[in-house]
Formats: sequence, structure tokens, C-alpha cells
Amino acid sequence: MTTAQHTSKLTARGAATRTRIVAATADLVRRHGAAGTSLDDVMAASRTSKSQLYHYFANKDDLLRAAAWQQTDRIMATQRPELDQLDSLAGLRRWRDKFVAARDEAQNVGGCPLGSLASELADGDPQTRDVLQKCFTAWASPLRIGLTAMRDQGRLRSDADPEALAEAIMAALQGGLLLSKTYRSSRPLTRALDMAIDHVASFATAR
Amino acid sequence: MTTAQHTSKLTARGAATRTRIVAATADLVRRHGAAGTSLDDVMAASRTSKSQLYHYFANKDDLLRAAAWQQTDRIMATQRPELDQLDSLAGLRRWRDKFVAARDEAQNVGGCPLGSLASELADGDPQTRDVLQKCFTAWASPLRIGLTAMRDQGRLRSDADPEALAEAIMAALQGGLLLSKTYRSSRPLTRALDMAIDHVASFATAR
DNA sequence: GAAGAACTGGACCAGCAAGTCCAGTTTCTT
DNA sequence: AAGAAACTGGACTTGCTGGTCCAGTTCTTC
Repeated sequence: MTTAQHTSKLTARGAATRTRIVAATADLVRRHGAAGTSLDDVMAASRTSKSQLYHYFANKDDLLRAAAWQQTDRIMATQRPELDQLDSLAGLRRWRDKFVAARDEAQNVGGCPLGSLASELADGDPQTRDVLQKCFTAWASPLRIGLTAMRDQGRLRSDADPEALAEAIMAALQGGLLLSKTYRSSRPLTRALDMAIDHVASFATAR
Repeated sequence: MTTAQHTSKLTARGAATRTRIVAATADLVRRHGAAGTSLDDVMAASRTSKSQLYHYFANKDDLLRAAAWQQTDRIMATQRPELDQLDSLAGLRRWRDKFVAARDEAQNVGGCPLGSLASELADGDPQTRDVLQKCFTAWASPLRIGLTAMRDQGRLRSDADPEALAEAIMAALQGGLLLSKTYRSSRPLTRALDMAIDHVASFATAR
């Protein structure tokens, strides 16, 4: 999967090594950014050698793409229970609260791992941009699904566009994270998400 | 100003050289990011030498801070007429239209120069983070001023918080730019700004 | 016009980056 | 058991990076 180009089979050991590499890369990238993560760092953190890196990945970009997928998986897993209940304003607010609390716990250091990656790599090669698009879309998906449910159940007006709303929420989220990281305070993130949820609420039906 | 540490006087030639360096740096950083811009690149683009760079700036970080200021100035100058008329919903919409049009013209390549810089550097040294905070605050200032005017003139309800609204709009802007750059389409930016302006509109008084 | 400050040119350095190569080991297949 | 394929170790290359240094030029000031 990951990148094609890899037709060889993976033995159990090989799969474990590959996993270790991706996990280490994702972790390092989250903390130091893509440019700030060298292959030597990855080798050290995953206890592997250059040849192993190049055995499983075509080059650094390829490895970074795998790390982007991994980040997305991790995000989805972390937010899992909340992500499945975004079909009400209360659910959206619970999600926001959890998110903000997590950021505060991290003292608002480091923004969104996916956002940082996108900021750094989205202007690079198209293959990577394509992966980033898919990652964002995947992350926004639960949002879209929840909002669609709300509309179909008549709790949002029929002129509400779940697709557009989900994208706007994601934008508020990303921008909020960026400002929060810059100001080292969850205030901007909170304000951005509050705005986004209020915006959804403005489509709510009377009932 | 820029960084202190520079007590020496600038001759006309010196000032010109310094200006050339900062302009070249800002330009390169806008196109390739901070990590993607080497001092050699700056030297070539500004027709200067290493010693000149280090004569005017303490190190690369110092130079990047100067570039951040320059970016902010440039942004403000570019959006000037619109930025002074953010005291009505119509004014906000004109600003949004101009902004989106500019992004489309650039084919949504490269995001916000300030946003990219923040994403890369906000986790670095505190001095740089401080500059980035000030840059964002300066940029959001016209927004805050316009919204305050609207409220004071009774066109926004008195419970509208211009400070919070301005920050939320800025977040939507940054997030919208990030997604637009990733998707190579102005659609996310448009949706994010529409949401933000609708949010302001939700505080409008009947009149 | 001369001292001193501002400015400039570019050689040089040590460290680190991505990526290559090959020789060797382990595991799968038949 | 043996050949093939998967896997591993790490030395090595090439090029670039931020940063230092110093010798020389231009400008300002008195």
C-alpha cells in the first residue's frame, strides 16, 4: 500500500522493522517537523540502519508520506469515542472540550502534526500533496457524517451543507491550532472552535 | 529596531544593503520556507556576501525575525485600502473577496507567508515566537478596530467581543489558507471566511 | 587629511544531510 | 538441504549548511 513500488513480501520481522521506522518517524516529525528530522535521527530512534530505511522506503519523502498516514491514524484513534458522536451540538462541544483539554495538557507546544506537515510539504511534490489531502479529508469525515445525520434527522435546516460546514470547522481548527501554538495559549483555538460550533448552531431548526 | 544588539549607525549604503538583504530573505522564505532558505541563497539573491549578512544580523534566526516583520509590513501594505474599511459587513466582504481573488491569482500555491513562518518557528526560541505574536496581533489589529467601531456605533450587539471575533477570524483565515494550499483551491479559504463573516453578522443589530 | 568607524569580499571550517554500495545474515520455499 | 528472496550493518561519498575570520575598502568626522 503505502507507496506501491514495494512488491516484495514482508516477513514478520520485516513488518516489525517497518512499523518501528514509521512510528519513530511520525514521533520525531511531530516534535521537530519534517525538515528538522534527519534520517540519522530516525535510525537512532528506531534502532535501524540506513540500508533498512532505504529497503522499506524509496526516499525521505516516501517515508514522510507514511508518517502522515500514521499521524492521521493516531489522531483518529485518540479522538475515537468523540469522533463517532458528532451528530449533535452537544457532541460537537464534547469533542471541542476534549481537544482543547488535550492541547492545554501539552501546554500548547507543537501544533497539529498534520497541519505542520501540510504547511511544510504541501508546496512540494504532488504525490505528497495528494496524501495530505486524503489525510485531511479522512479526518474531516466524521464531522461530515455527523452533520449529515443532523440534517437528515431534521435537526439542521435542509440548506445546511455538511461538506462545507465540515471543511470550515477543519479550517478553524487548523488556524486555531497555529495561533495557539504561537501564543502558547488555548485561547485562540477555543475561540475558533466556538465560532465554528456557533455557526453550525445557526443552522439548527427550532425543535 | 529590528533586534537591538545593533548600536552602530547605518550609512546610506549600509541601509540599502540591509534592506536588500531583508527583502531577498522575505521573498525566499515566502517561496521556500525558512528551512528551505539557506544563507547562500540569500547572498545570491541580494548580491551580498557572508560577512555582510553577519554584519547586519546576529545569525539566521535574527535575519528571519527581520523577514517576519517585513512580511507583515508587506501584507498590510497590500491589503491597505480594504484594511481601513473593516467597519461594516460589506467592508469585511470586500476584504474577503480581494483576499480570495489574490489567492486564486497565485493559483493557491504557497500559503500565508506569516503562517508558514509561524508553523516552522513558533516552537523555536522565545524571541522569535514573540515577534510572530506581535506580527499576528498587528495584522489582526485593523479587524479589531473595525469591529469595535461597529459595536460602538450600535451596529453590533454590545455583547460582541471585537477582540475575540478578530482572533477567530484570523484563525479561520490561517486555517483556510493552509487547507487551500493543500487542496490547491480557494474553496476552503472561502468557506472559512464566509463562516467567520456570518459569525460576525450573527451579532448584528436589527437596524 | 587622518583617525576611526562602517562596510565589504571571500576563503575557510567543521558538521551534518541524503543517498549509495556491498558484503553478510536470516528466513521462506520447494 | 539448498537456492532464492528478504533482510541487515555500516562504511563511504558528495554536497550543502551555518558560522568564523581577517584583510581590505569606503565613508564620516573633526
